[in-house]
Amino acid sequence: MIKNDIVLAIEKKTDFSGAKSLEIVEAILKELKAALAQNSKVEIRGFGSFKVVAKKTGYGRDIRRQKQIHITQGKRIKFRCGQELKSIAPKAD
Amino acid sequence: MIKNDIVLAIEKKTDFSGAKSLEIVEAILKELKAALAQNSKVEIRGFGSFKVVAKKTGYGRDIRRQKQIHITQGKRIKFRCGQELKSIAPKAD
DNA sequence: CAGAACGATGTCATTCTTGATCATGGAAGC
DNA sequence: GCTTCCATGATCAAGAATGACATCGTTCTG
Repeated sequence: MIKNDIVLAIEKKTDFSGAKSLEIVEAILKELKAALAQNSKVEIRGFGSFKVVAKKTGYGRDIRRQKQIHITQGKRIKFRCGQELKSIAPKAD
Repeated sequence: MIKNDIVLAIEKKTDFSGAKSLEIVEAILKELKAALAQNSKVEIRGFGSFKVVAKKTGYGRDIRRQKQIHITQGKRIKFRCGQELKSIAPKAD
């Protein structure tokens, strides 16, 4: 599924045009990004929650040179799925 | 940020009522859950991608009993943030 | 179509994972 | 709008799994 699929889904659910659906999706994404940018945790009950955590993984690895790279800066956005999302994932392949 | 914040954001961006905005948000969430339920990978360029991976961590740990718990069933929904999301998270707090 | 982001690989360190419980807060009901 | 209900979060511990950088190919986006 890509962004366009979500847009199409909104089109089907509502009676909006594809353009309008698209701007709605982008608006939501913008809101999410803005929220995460200010270190806010995004929590949607029944779906999941995004949380920005400081990345302490101060060790990268350059496979081409087999050398370690020191990294300490950066953050990571963790997404934890809620109970309803745990319910899905039917067959473990 | 909670679900209501997203709903309010749609209200501001569009001219829909809060109820309509809410159903749009829920429709999107439903689509995402449905996509993940069928093992589909959800990829949103510039935001991030959800991927359903089989959980191989067949060992949990009950600290209260100091005993290992065998788990093999289950899946996990991994979210990897895209480049635009990496750009955010300004100060590492 | 063109451009740019995304995925995977490899090694090693770091983080995550499960599980149950208490408290907090999101969500829904009145 | 306020209150209630129930999901969510943190924790401890040990083991397993993932992440990160760099590059190329592929796919998504406009």
